[in-house]
Parts: sequence; C-alpha cells; structure tokens
Amino acid sequence: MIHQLQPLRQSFYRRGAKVVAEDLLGKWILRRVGTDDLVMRIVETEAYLGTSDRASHAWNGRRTERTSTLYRSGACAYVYLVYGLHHCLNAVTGSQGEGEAVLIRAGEPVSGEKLMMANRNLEGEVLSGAIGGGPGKLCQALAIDRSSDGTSLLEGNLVITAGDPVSAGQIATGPRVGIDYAQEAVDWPLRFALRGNPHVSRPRIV
DNA sequence: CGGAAGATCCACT
DNA sequence: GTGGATCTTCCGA
Repeated sequence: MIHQLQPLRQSFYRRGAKVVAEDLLGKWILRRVGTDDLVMRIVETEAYLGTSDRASHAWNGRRTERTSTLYRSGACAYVYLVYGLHHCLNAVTGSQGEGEAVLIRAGEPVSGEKLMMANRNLEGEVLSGAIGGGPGKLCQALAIDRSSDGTSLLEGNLVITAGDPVSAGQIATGPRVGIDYAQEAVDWPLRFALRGNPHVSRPRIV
C-alpha cells in the first residue's frame, strides 16, 4: 500500500497523451473528501492529442474560457461539464500550449466504496461498473466537479499514485467514444482499457 | 442575443 | 438499441 500511494511525478505527465493514457491504466486516483480517503483504480482512458485532433477541445488551437487549463503543462486536472450535467476528469499532459490530455473514462473502487456509492445515490448490491464505469459516474463517485479544474495532480486532495503494475498484454485498444463529429479522427485507436475488466464502460473493447 | 451541440447516463423496449 | 433529460458553452449574427 505504501509504494502504491506514491504520487506519480511531473515527468510522468510531461509526455505525449497517448503514452500517458496507456501508462495510467492500473494507477490509483487518491481523492480526499474532508477526512475521508477514496481510492479508485484506473481501468479505462482516452488520449486527446490537442490542436491536431478534431475530437479535442483544443482542436485547431481553439481557446475558450472553459479550456484554458487544457493548455497548461502536465500535471494538472482539466475538469469540464458535458451535456449540462456530467463532469469529466482529465489529466493534462505534455508541455504548455499543446492542449494534450487524457480522459479518465472508468475506474474500479479500491477503498471507500461505501462513500462512493452514497455519492452515486446507490445502495445494496450493484452491478460492476455502476460506481465508476464511465467518466460521469467516476466523477460523481469521487465528488469531482469544476472546483477541481486546474488543481495539481501531484499533491492536494486529488492525486494520481503509482497503483499496481499492468503488462502490455492486458491492454485493449479501440476507437474513442462519443466523438462521431470528429471526421478523420473518429477511428483513431486512442481508447485504452484493461482487457476483460468488468468496470470498463460501454461499448466494450477486446 | 439566440440557437445548437455536446469526450454522458438512465430507463425503457 | 433508442430516445429523453438537462444546461453550460460556444459561435455566428
């Protein structure tokens, strides 16, 4: 538990979003809410490649108030609201001005599952994936909203730590979800998940 | 200032 | 598999 809770270093994030997305699988999100600690193991990610990626909020160098934190350097959180009601957590990667980030799409509870379920308004027995099986669910379970936008992932109450090792053979790859508008980028294989993990969101990839 | 779209989720069929 | 919820953000006029 000691090693696994070591925060990842800044150098981990100062790389391209694709390799960071793969390397984030198996890492742990450590979230402190008041005096409670929540731990979620990352099981699914997507890379967004910045200004050259039509699916990215940074496409073509677009700069808006919402996306200002996306253009910072790794490692800070980029949190935004989609569809007016769901939050999405990203880790900003690379250097300042690039607009690269990794969307944390799904996680598996490691510790603090009861509080996560309360945050999700769940009780009793629940199916795998009900707690953290999607970017909106994961944020709700961990009580993450826009107030975490721009905060450091290296220290404070939202940190990503070493977690447990994942081998290359465990990683499934596929096209990203919910970006039908992205034209030539629609099929880019930038979605990564732990093969066979029941907490991965839909549609499944193998 | 108005309209449209959106890196989702849930219930229902 | 499909459609509705829901409202912020963004862009064009």
